[in-house]
Amino acid sequence: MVAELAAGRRPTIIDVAKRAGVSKSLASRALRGDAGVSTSSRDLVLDAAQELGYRPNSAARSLVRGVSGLVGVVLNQLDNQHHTGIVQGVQERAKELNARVIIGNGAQNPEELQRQIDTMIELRVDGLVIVSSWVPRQVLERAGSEVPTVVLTHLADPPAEVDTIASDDVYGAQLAVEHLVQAGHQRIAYLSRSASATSQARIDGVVLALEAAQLPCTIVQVDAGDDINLQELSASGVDAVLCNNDLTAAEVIRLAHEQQVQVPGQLAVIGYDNTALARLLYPSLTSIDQPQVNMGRRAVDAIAERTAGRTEALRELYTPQLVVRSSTAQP
Amino acid sequence: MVAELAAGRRPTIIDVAKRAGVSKSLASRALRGDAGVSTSSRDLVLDAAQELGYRPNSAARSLVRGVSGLVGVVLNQLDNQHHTGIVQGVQERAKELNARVIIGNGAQNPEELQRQIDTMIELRVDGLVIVSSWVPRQVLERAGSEVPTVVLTHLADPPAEVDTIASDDVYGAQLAVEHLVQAGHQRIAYLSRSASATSQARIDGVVLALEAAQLPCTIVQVDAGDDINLQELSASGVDAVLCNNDLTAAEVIRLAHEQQVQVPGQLAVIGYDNTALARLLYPSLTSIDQPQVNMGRRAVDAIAERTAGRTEALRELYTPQLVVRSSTAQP
DNA sequence: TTGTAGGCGTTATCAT
DNA sequence: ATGATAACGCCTACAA
Repeated sequence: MVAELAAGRRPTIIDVAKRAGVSKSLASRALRGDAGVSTSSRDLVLDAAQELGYRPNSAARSLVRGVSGLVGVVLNQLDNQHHTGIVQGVQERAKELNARVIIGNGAQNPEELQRQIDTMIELRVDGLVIVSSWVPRQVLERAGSEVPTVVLTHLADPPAEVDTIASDDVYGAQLAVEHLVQAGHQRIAYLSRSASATSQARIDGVVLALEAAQLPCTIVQVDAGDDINLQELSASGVDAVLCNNDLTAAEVIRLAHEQQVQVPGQLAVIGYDNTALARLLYPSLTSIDQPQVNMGRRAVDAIAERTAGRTEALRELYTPQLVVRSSTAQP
Repeated sequence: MVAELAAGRRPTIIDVAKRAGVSKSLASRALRGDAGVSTSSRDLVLDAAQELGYRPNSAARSLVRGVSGLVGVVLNQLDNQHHTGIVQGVQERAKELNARVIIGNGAQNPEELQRQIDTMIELRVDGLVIVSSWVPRQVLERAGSEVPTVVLTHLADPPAEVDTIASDDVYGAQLAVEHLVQAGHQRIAYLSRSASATSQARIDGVVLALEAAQLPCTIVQVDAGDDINLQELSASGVDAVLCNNDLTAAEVIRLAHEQQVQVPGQLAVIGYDNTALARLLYPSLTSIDQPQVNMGRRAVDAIAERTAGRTEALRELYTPQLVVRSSTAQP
C-alpha cells in the first residue's frame, strides 16, 4: 500500500524522479523509453512511476512538444451507423499511426457542432475529421486554416482550406434508379428526410437517371417532425421509392407493413448507406453501399499528408455500389 | 486581409497583447471577460484577437488552472442507441454546467476501451463517464482513484472508488416476464447475445419471475458470430422470448418473418432498452425502457458532487418501465 | 549515462 | 486599471 497523495494532487514526473533518486530529465527519458538510459535507472524510474500511479499529463506534453497526438472527429449524429462506420475507420488507421481519437457529437444541432469543432481546435488536435454537411462554409475555412481538416460528406462547394473525401452521391442515386428502371418500375420517387447537400446531390442523380429513362420524377421531402404519407405516395401511382438513407427506408417498410402494401410487390424500396439496419429489416433492404471504413482510414492519411507538407486540397470521390436485397424485385 | 503567421505557428496571447499594445496579463483578463478591465483596452484586445484568429490553447490553460473543463465519456459501442441516449444526457447537463464533453469509443474491444480510459485520464478530464460493463475491476478502481468516475451499467460488485448509476436489470427482466405470463405464455425464453454483468442480472430477473410463476425457464446464449436458431427454439415449445436488447429482438423478428412464424401469435418478442429501433420494426417492439437521458444527466451531477467534496460512493438505481407494443399480445 | 536549465502558453499573485 | 513575474508539468538542447 502506497501513501496516498493529498487530494486532488496527482504525481508529476518530479515526484517520480525524486522517488527514483534521479533527475527529472532522466525520468522523462526512461518513461518514454528513450535510448541512452541505463537499465538500472530505467527500472528505478519505472518502478517509482508504477508505485506512485504516475500518469503523464498530456496538457504539459502537448504544450512543450507542439503536437497533441490527437485526432478529433466531429459528427452530427451519434446514432447514425454511416457516421459510426467512418469513425471505425478513423480509429483503425489512427491506431496504426499511433494517434488517439476523440469524438465530439454535434447532436444534430448546428450550434453544438460548432462548439465541438471549437473545442477540438482549442484542444490542439493534430487533425480534424468532420462528418457533417451542416457546418457553415466559414467555419470550415477557419478550421482548415488552423489545423489539417477533412470533411467526409458531400459539399456543394468545398473551401480550399479543407480536404474532402466523399462518395459519389449523384452516381449512387443513379445506380439505385437504374436498378429500379431495369426491374420495370415506371413511377419512381425519391423520399428524403434531410435537406443537406448530400441529399441534394442524390436528387440530382435521381433526376439524371429518370430523364435518361424518360420517366416522371417525384421528389418528396418530409421534415423531421412530420410523418411520411405512404398512401398519398401510392395514390399518385408510385411503385418504387429511393430513400435518403436506410433509416428512412425502414420507416417506409414499417408503414408498408401497417398498410398492407407488399414490398417489393407493390412498392420497391431502396435505402442508402447499407448499414447494419439493411440486413436487419424484413424484407431485407436493397441499399447503396459506401466504403465508410476506408473513407475513415483515408481521412487519417490525408491529415498525415497535410502534416507532412501537402498544400493542395485533396478531393477524393469514392464510387458507391448497389447491394441488392429483398426489398426490390429482381429484374 | 491580415498577414498570415508562419505556417504551423498559431498566435498566442502574447501576439494578441502585442498587437493590442497591452501586457499579456491584461490581454488574458480581457479575453476571459474578467472584471476590472477598461472598456477601451478590452476592445483593443478583442479586436486584436479577432484579427489574428486567436484561439486559447487549452493545454496551457489546463496546466495552470489544474482543471480542464472536460468531461470524458467512454463507451464500448458507438452504434448502440442505449449508449448514445446516455451520451445525450451527459451532453445536455454538461452544457448547463459549462463543461465540454469528449467521447472515446471502445469499439467493443476491451483493450481499446482501456486505451480510451487512459487517454481521458491523461487528458486530465475533470470527470469520467464509463458506459460499459466490460472494464476490468482493477481499471475502474484506478480510474476512480484518479478522477471522479461514474459507471453507467450494471456492475456485479462495483469498486468503492466509482459511482454507479444503473437501472434495475433484475426488475426490468421481471417486468417483461410477468407481462408475458399474464398474456398466457407458458414457455418463455431469454435470448442473449452478450455475456455481460448486465445480461446476467437480467437472467436473474427472468429466473425469479419464472420461478414465481412456476414456469420452466429457457436461457439461450448466442455468441457474436453465430446465428440465432429460431427453429430449435420453436421446436422446444417456446412461445415467447425476451431478448437482451432491441437489436437482438430485431434479429428474432426478421427470422420469424423469414420462417413464417407469426409475431406475436406464435411467438411473442420483447426487447430491452426501448431504443428508436423498437418503434421502427414491424411489428413494433415491446421493450423495457431505461431513462437513458436522465441517467446521463445524473452522471454529470455525480461528478460535480465528487468535485465538491463528496467521498462516499453513489449507488443509484433507476426503475425501468415496460413499454407495450405490437410484438406481444395484449393480455 | 546523467544533470542543468530554459521554455511551451496560460493564469494568478502581487505590486504599482 | 495595468504590468511584472512566478508557477503549471513536461521535453530537450546543452553540459558534464
